[in-house]
Amino acid sequence: MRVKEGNKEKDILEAAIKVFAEYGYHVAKISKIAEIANVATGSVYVYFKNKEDILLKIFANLWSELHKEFKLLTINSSLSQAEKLDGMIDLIFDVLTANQALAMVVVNEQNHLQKSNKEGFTDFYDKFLSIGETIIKEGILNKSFSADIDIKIFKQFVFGAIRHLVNCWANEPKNFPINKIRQNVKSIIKYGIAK
Amino acid sequence: MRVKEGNKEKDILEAAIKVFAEYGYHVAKISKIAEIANVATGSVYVYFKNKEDILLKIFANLWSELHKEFKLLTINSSLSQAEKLDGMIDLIFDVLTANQALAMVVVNEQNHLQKSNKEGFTDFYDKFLSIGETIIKEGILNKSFSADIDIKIFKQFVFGAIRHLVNCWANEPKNFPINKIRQNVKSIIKYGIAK
DNA sequence: ATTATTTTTGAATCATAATTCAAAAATAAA
DNA sequence: TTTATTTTTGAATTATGATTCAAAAATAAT
Repeated sequence: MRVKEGNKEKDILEAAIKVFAEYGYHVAKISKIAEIANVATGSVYVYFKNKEDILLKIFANLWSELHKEFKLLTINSSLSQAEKLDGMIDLIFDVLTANQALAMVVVNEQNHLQKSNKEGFTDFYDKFLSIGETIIKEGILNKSFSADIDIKIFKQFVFGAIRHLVNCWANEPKNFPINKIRQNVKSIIKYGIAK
Repeated sequence: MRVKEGNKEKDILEAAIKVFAEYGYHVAKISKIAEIANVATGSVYVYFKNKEDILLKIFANLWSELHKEFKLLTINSSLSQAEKLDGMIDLIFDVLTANQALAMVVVNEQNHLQKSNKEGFTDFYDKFLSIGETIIKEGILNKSFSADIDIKIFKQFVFGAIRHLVNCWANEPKNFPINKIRQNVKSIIKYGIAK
């Protein structure tokens, strides 16, 4: 018998994140991913069904991690809704900014997967967004958030703004310092730009 | 001599917008674009250098139109900065929602072009964003906008939120009525979610 | 009508890269 | 060691679709 050496699946996944980030999903080549992972091209197909399967697993890992942490946040009843909203934003920033390449992939390839609409993917994504929804609803109920805001729209508003800003940071970290982004996002969401 | 019949360049451009919107730039086939435009595959190459050139022209047309209108808005000195900001948002919504397919292309393929970084493209895009910047700066100067906001971040914040919401609308117009989006966006930007 | 010129065509070419698979290498068990 | 089994390899296959180009069609001029 022979036993698998190292953790090639993990190596390939990490390489894929880098390569997808640099070239974008469609331009990224399997051979390049294999090269970065220090693995033969053929090995990629031992661990993954095909190219799309790799992207799918990248997202599944991310959503599942975020979802787990969000769950913890929501059940912490000592926090106000505003604090929970801040906490959610912090979590997203923490996870995405811990890995610049992952951030770029998430931000840019989301749409591709939504189109091909694989199971497994939308599952996590939907759960993830619905937790945000719960927080806003509670906030409106106890009058700490304005009732004029449409929850579905607000949710996507925040998601879109963060998505785009994280992309700005990933492309030009110097011009878009992440902590400044984080602080501005929280402030604009809470108070807007009016003085 | 023979003269060109109809306006094939326009037909191809319009077909390309539809096809890019439906499949995404990379999955879209030139042969499909030709089919929708009622033109032979080869004709596409009479009017455009290659596939990317088509995408480039789609964006160039859009930015140039928006830029023109924005210019008018900024020099209208009878408007307050808050009104100008509202006006900008309205213009973006007007242009994008007039053509659902165009909206999807703009929202999803922006990144692709920014990577290949063709001249002509970034030119318009930069001018476009810098007008927004001017409005915000004036607003801060005359104390109608908060000075705590970083202009560069705010600009991208708004752009990202709108970009994502327009995509939501283009995908599910029923669930994301455009006027509701427009009104919510303006309100969140001005006052935030706090009550 | 005939000719000259331009536009249009779409099948053939070419390039690229995803995927496969038979052979080689590595390890464990005997 | 030798054998059996599993992992790894990477060149060959295959699929796809962008791009080309020689021929056909259309029109204007003569």
